Amino acid sequence: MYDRIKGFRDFYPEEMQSRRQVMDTVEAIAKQYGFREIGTPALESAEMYADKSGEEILEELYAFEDKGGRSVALTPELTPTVARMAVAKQQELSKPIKWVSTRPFWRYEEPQQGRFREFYQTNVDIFGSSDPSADAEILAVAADALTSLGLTQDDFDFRVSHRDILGGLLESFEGDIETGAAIRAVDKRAKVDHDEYAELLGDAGLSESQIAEFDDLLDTPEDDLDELVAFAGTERVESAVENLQAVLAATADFGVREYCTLSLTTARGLDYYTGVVFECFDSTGEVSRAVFGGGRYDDLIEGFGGQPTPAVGFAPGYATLSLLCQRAGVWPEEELTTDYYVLQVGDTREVAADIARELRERGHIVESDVAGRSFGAQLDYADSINAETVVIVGEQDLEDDNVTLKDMESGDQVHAAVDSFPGDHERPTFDDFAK
RNA sequence: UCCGGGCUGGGGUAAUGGUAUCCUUUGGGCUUGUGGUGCCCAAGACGCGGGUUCGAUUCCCGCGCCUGGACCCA
Repeated sequence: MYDRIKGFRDFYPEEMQSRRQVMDTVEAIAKQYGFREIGTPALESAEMYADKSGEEILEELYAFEDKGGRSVALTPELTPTVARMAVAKQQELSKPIKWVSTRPFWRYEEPQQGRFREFYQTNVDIFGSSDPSADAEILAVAADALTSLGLTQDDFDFRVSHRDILGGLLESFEGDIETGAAIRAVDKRAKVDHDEYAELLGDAGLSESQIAEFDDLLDTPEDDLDELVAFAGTERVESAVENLQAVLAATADFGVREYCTLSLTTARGLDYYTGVVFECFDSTGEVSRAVFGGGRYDDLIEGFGGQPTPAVGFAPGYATLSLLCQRAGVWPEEELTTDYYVLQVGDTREVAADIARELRERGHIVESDVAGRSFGAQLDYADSINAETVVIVGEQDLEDDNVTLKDMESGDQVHAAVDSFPGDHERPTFDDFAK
């Protein structure tokens, strides 16, 4: 017996079926918006991550030297890869570039709730548009994906913020302030107690009165965003506020405004975000962390050696998304489904195989005996795979040119002429042959 | 990397310083023709290593894994 590697998971058929359904739903929505699926490598140059996030990041990666002496890493996220891909073909790709991808990622971290060393994400990104419609479309895809999973406004909430508003406000304060540290402090506001939060802001260079003032500003309601402009008096804050308002207005046109709440205290930890950022939260707060997040990262492509290219995207991870769905009671049943089990009694394989083939041609899930089992054992098995209908192909029935249809839920049975089964029926059941 | 809780057949449990209970599960059978209720047979466990002891699943130590949290969340 070998053990599973820590932080990695096996998915058996029942659970996998539910996961597949959820991932397909999310991807289908993105594809309806014209996001095109891409395929990407599991390994990238370790340097790509070190350059973007610093050498320390390698500690949290599966990074190693391959047999050719290259320093490589299992991809911990998709953004650098898609940035690389966009840069490589920036001339020939028509803009905006809209890509979607679902696949595993790996990080060498301590597993905990909603976090594993191997995890699956769907990345949805738009490159080449700085228009607020692009930001809003990302929010719309995210909202549509969640609602098509059966989630409602009562289940989740997109907390929308803007990096430039935070940065711009901080910039307008007197003194030597570390913007990055201050933004990270804001990101922690809901998580730590107030004193600790104030201390973090203090460390970032804000005075006590500035901390109070800044904190007040973060609570500015949506209708009073102009007050922020007046406070800062800078063009940066003014255009950031305008941009945020334009994005929110666009989400209204796209029919997803109701899922978005202004929340200036939402910052996202990442340094590379530049404009609108948002995080999806479980409305009840039972999922203790953000379910997923996204935002605008206009400078990243240029940082990867490309021409300046605006970008916005989001990336739901299925570990937290499944927690949200389960909490809301919309996680798909983890139960196998089978349309037909074709049961053989005696030497009836040929007829049974014919019937099974015809049913499969109609698109159904059909199983038959491949283990030489007895009648009872076959019925047992049919029950265990939740077969809806069992087609009994037995020597006795065949003498009268019949097969028997058994509805597994009720146990009712009816004869059907073997010549007319499945015949013209697309999905024949007990009811179609019962008088 | 750090902190807390945990670890007995595949799953859930019981007891115990002298190798383990019950339920469930899995496979087979109860005239190769009736499952989801029965019966019979079979399979299957003390996470790993060390220590104490005549003897450790039990007590002690270390490690591993699971779980929750911190850090981090790119």
